[in-house]
Amino acid sequence: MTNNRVTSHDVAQAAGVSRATVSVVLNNLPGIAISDATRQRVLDVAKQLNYSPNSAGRKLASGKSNTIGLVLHQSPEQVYADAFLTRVMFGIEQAAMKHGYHVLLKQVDPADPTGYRHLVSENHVDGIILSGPRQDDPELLRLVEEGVHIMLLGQIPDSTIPFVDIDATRSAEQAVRHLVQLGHTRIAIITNASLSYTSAQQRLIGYQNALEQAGLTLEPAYVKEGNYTPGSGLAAMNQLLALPQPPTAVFVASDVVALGAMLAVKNAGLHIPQDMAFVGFDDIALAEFYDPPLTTVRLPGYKLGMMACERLLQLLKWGKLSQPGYLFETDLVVRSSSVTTP
Amino acid sequence: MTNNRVTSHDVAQAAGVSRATVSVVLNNLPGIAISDATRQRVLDVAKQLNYSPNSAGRKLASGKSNTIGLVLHQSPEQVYADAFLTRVMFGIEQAAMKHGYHVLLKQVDPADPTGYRHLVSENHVDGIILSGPRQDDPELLRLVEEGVHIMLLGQIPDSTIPFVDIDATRSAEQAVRHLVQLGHTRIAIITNASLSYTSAQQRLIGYQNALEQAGLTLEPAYVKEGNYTPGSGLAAMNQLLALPQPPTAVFVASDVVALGAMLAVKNAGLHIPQDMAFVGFDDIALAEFYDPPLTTVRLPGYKLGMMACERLLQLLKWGKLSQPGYLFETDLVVRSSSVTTP
DNA sequence: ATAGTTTACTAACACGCGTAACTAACACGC
DNA sequence: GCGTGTTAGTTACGCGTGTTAGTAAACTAT
Repeated sequence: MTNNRVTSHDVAQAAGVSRATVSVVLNNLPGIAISDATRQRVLDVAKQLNYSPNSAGRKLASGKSNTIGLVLHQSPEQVYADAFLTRVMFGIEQAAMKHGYHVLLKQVDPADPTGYRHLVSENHVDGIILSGPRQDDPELLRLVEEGVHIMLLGQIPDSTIPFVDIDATRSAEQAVRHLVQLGHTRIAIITNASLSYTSAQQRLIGYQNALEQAGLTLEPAYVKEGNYTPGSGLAAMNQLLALPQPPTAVFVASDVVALGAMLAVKNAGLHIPQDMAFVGFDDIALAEFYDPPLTTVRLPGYKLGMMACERLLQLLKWGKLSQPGYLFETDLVVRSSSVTTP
Repeated sequence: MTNNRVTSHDVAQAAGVSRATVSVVLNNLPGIAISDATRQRVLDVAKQLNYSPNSAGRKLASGKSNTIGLVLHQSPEQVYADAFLTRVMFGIEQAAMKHGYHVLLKQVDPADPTGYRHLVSENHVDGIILSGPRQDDPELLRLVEEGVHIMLLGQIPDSTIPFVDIDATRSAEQAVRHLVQLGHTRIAIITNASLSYTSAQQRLIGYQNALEQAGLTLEPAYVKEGNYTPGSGLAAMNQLLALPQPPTAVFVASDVVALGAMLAVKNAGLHIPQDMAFVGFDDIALAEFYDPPLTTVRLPGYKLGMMACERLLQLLKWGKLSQPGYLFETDLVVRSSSVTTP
């Protein structure tokens, strides 16, 4: 490794000023007068020498790391299936870069909670974006109590921790209402994940709301749990098909799970949407190109990531947010898995 | 933010020793004798006070950041479609964590090369894993010349930069050979990306090799380019179907693109694999659950990521690697898109 | 008993930067 | 001539850690 790194001392020497002056100029420190001439000279020399301040030195002196931690608190399977998360990450990265922040990635398997505490105790990051928060996460609560700045991707019920999320309940409600409006009365749901996940709960509630609004009664046998995988959708759908009175439409709260469920229907020799209508959730890239193309709820992943980051940075700057949470609206994209094309 | 951070000074005071002793004990510095009694006392106190060394201070003193940069040098579309990358990232993260390293994420849009140079010039990272290297990347060459430690995910032809990759050529060869063995003589290819990408070139070469070995001549009209999206597969397949003499089998060098191509075949009223056989590449989660399930090449994404990280850390430690590159073998997963199920 | 060696630690500097406190020169009003 | 500002910087300290050189005591060896 080249060891001739340029320091502010080098710049000072080359510009014929003190090191402090360099620091003042480059950080635009107000309250200290520097003539335009020297100011420009310092800037020129810095550029010419290709100076960039050492992050460690800066961090040590200022106490700020200019880095946020992105903690992925979900199992690998969950993430693999989830192209959504990639979008979110890109949004976060873009927003962070815009403000001169870096993003430190940290995966934490929920099954093996070695924790992410040290990220902040080592002063590696100024704040944390936590994806996949669980309400039974003791570490999270402790960190919040200690005053660590955290932004959740997703929600924890009955908590005041700031978050950014999609309005999952309303989105699910909208999706199921679409099926109701098509005349379906026997509508099942396959959740995206175990109901211990808030996101799964919310989507189920949206389903319930839509049924209630339509005057339909909830049939417990029509509620099945998925677990992020196509295989779980396949299995759940087979159970639904085996019912004495199978549904005529299914809301699957995850596209990936939905594709598995649709395969089950095809395997049974039935047709989509004539025999079984489908609405998914996520709008993954393949939804549009499945056979038949999948009606689904499009999530603004990129925007969600950007907003999460922007809000965390606001929190870091001002210590407070005007409102704790922010919910994104979603769009229902209607394709031929729910309506027969003309 | 709580400001009562514990420093090594606090630990020293509480243990009744000097700060230097604390540092020596916690870092297991050899060559300096510390009695077992004090050694244990320091360790106990450190644990009790929940001490964790400030990363900035450590970084400044040692010159090592214990952080590697993961630079994603590819367009968002490319990544969105690519669940493979998520696996790789997880592998990298796991390996890094195992060795006490952190991973800094940095997305660089190839179209807007603001660069990732500052990552290392600011001394933020000790080394870089670069995903999606392009041979026309001037910044990459400059960094390598400056002695920055870089590990490529993928290859650059005729270069000595260390890399980890899958053996794409042999994998593609294997995939096409499978089609040959099924008796196909008119075999087309749809690439995963523009041929300016090395990965696309390699897969094309594998295709050519397999044809040559089988004594088949390459038909230029049978070579089409995809661009990571299902839509590109759909379009390419439509062109192939419109040929006077369409192929009877297609090797699509990306599962996502393949699913689009298969949709085109279905739209044309043809059957898979009777009228058109398919082999994909990647083994995405959905490949197994498509209709029909897609024969494809399974890539060891997680292992690839781990290996990339391990090798970079070796490079950081010893400055040299025994061999510059490492290639992973792949598995062909045969499903019913290429062979009719009995 | 004394010189030499080992043991157990500490003092002190360096890393690169931010910034509060200080200085030195000069201008101005009276 | 003198106090009061203003301008244009500089000095000096602190951030928390790693590490080398050094020291004081205890323990040999003769």
